[in-house]
Amino acid sequence: MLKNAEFTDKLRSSGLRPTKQRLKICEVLFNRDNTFHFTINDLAKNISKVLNERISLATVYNTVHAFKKKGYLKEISINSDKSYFDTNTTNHHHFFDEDTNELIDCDDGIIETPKIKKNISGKKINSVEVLVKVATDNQNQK
Amino acid sequence: MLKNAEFTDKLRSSGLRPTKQRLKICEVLFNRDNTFHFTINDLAKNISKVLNERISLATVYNTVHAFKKKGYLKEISINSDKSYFDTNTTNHHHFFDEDTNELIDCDDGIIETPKIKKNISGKKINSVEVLVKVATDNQNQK
DNA sequence: TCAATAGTTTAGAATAATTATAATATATTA
DNA sequence: TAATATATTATAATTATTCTAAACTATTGA
Repeated sequence: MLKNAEFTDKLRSSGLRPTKQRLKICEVLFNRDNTFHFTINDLAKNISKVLNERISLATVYNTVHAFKKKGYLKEISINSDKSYFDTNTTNHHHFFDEDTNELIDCDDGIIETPKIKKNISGKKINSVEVLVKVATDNQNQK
Repeated sequence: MLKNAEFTDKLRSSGLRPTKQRLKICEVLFNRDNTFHFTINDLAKNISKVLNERISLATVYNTVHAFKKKGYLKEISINSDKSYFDTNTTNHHHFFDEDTNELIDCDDGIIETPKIKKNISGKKINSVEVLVKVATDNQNQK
């Protein structure tokens, strides 16, 4: 359980002012055992539920994007209608459960990161990620 | 170059009425050599340019979704702000050029489809796809 | 310590993408 | 060809996100 002081330092050291709102958002995002996959709306709801306090939606957007830019969050696009963020910023793979729209981190070793035998010329590979879409067997699949 | 009659048959055989609009959209989508990656807006613009005729945007949406449901198109989510569709409906991998926002099909053999060593229990794997994000070397990467 | 300033937050407006509505038109069926 | 089922359309509604500009807060340094 990280303390405010630690978040304060972390924010300041990355050039972000440690405001009340940002610290609260840190609490919600990073004071947890597991990876958190969320949409901005999820997060906003979570904040008002857990902290019993309202933070302007615009601020939640600003903060999430600031955190993403600093590398504390990662954005993941599975389907067009929702943008997910992930507190696990390491290069990793995902399962996406099409029944529940749930995004699940792949544990190390479950999927080997594939080798890219030929890259686009003049470009650098920034990431290689695998997305495995699953659903219950009887479901009509996309 | 497929002819109208062929599209007509194909549509009818999948339970879609071969309307004027759908046939025109088929022409634009499927009468080409290469895979076509597009957003719905791209497609709408393409139609009015190539065919010199306007199809209501709602119809373009309806049609694209109908085609997707029938498996003639595939939806691809790379980043949250845009939803791409792909006329290549086979299981395949992509490069995404972060400089130009261009989506590029991976030729067979460039990337081996990774093995999934352990699946979510009770679920069936519907797809396994790799996305390789690239950018020019000097670019600041995400 | 306090004023100046730079950076943040906020509500609400603006925008953009997509979906819904309901009237009109078209294709299919019998 | 009439009855019906399905599609198309313009427009309205919705939703997610970004913009704006005013009010507020943190930082700096005199």
